[in-house]
Amino acid sequence: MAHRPKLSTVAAVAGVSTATVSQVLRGTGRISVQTRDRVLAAARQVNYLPDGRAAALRSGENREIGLVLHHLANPFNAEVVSGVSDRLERAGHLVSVLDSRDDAEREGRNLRALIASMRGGLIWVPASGTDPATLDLLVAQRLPVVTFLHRVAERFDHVGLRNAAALGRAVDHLVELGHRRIAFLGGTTPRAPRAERIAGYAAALAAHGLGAPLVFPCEDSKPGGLTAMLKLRETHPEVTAVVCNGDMVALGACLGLGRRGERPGREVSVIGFDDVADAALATPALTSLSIAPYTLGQHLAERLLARLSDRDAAPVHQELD
Amino acid sequence: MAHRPKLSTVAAVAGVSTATVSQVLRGTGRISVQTRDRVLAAARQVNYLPDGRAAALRSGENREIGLVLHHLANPFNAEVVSGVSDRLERAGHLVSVLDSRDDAEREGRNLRALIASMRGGLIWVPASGTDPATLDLLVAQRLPVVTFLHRVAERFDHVGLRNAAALGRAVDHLVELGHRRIAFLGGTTPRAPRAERIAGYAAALAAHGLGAPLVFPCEDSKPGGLTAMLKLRETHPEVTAVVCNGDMVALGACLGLGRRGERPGREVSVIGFDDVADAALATPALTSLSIAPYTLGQHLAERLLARLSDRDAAPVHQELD
DNA sequence: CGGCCAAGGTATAACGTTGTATCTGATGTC
DNA sequence: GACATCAGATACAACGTTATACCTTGGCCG
Repeated sequence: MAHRPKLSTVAAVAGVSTATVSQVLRGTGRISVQTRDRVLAAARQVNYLPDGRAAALRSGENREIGLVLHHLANPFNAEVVSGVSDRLERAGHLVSVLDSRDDAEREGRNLRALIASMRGGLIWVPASGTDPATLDLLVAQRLPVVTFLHRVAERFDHVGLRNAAALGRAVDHLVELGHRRIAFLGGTTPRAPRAERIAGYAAALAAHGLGAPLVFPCEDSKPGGLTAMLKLRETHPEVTAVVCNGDMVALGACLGLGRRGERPGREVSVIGFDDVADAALATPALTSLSIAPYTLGQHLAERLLARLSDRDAAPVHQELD
Repeated sequence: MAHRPKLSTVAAVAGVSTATVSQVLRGTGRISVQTRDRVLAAARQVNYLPDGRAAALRSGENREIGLVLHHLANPFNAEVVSGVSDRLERAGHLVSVLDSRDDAEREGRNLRALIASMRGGLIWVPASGTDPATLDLLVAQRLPVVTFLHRVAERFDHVGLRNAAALGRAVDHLVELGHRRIAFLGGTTPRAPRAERIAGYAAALAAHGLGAPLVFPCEDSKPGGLTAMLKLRETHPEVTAVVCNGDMVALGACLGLGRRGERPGREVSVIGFDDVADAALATPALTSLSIAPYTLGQHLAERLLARLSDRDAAPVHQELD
């Protein structure tokens, strides 16, 4: 046997027709126990596994879900992926993950490839400069899409975070602790989530009568946060607290303080975002706005499942705290 | 148009046969410039994208690669994924990532699903207790497979790390610095890579006449490393250096020292493994055995490409430093 | 002017599966 | 014993592509 076993291989071994084999394996139709057992034995003997794409082509079903995100290396996202996969696998789907690494071109390639390989649905964290033509494609293919974090089109389902409100609460908390000069650290792109966070931050400052917002853009990573914090201490020593665009930045900022011989919570208070698992391990523990990424992933999955079961429902936009 | 556009849709719009459309889109056969342009225009107009599985079914080609790994949340692995994808995408393949989260059952499900959806090849970091039946399946489907880190079968291509040698070097380094009591931190499972590392560690100890190895098993994560280090300081205060099973453990160990008011490099020297990006950011910088994960990923991709271009070559086993 | 040859296009049969319609006996009923 | 019934199996046509063999033309040459 030089080739991959197929339905006809099993049929030949069991001495029945391919139709019978198919019915046995799918559990449909009427087959006697004897032939059923013969077929199953034959299938096991040749290690048969069906060719999913032929099956999908014929039956029109599609159990493959694509998950495209902008930055896989961020542990927050990895957790989201876990949540999504667990839920969707439980529903009998296969989730495959693509990382566009915040590159619109790569993202376009990924999405096109996903459509071409006929995924049944898509969960998507859009990158910064998503190509509008790509959107048209998605629409034309009538692919069920759930966007996450960054809303790019009204007609797709969307799950977002209440960024503004969350940042407001963070600032409130710091003000309660007596801080007056509070900076915002992180982000470079003009993407919606960051803009919302900054807006919430600025609004809360205004509500407390604390003057102009102070935004330090930097890459959303530990090195980014580290450098930004060093610069902040140089240029604005009066700042006693920072809120960060993500836990990566926050952890970087803490490292930056450490490098200056200072400690988070003493010279400068640091508040993170996203609740990456090791935030709690920093010493002292990093205050973080808790967003459980795993649960979030499950929410995303639920949304997609709902869409799959009713493709004509109106788009649902959901905001989580 | 209520449905996804197909070849016949384009053909109807352009007023030609489906065969012609296919030839135009694939660039094969002989077609006049006029019809070619008409077809291309029609395709763009209806936002046509081919159904890859029908195409693959007919042509026998397969440009989809599966990447199954045991732990996606580890940034080291995320970097490897980047390297693999970049190289394979450049070669015109689509890489989709599945995370088995070190669960043999989930891994089996993932692999079965991948075969069913007819991936053209597989890069695989096996989990701890891989089911032997799964191996038979892979073999029976004649799927090109490259295993990574953990070798499970002679007949698959494999890329590994010279774990023993690397750990030996780490111990040598510490001995040169004057350390006499050196412990090994990390890992719980009896997987091959860890066993090799421990062997290398023990051998180097013996070579320097430094007595019995001291192995502290723990989960390969920051919390794991943290707890293990705390326990180590309790029970074996004489230890002045540790080598770790991974940078996650190493970073955790450093945090553990920090929590005791001690500092890595002062009370206890810590050496990591894997070179996760933020290892360099710890203060003081964590000494780490440098393994460039991105490059490693590219190596993996090359190996698979080689296998794809010659499916009958003898299995290649490769060990990298 | 008949025959031939490209160039340009199309009809058709696959690829491996599944859903439906159909066939074949055996059994039961009157 | 004729006929309906039904379980159990099969034949066949799709699904959307692609590769191949096959038609049409029109132009060119002898």
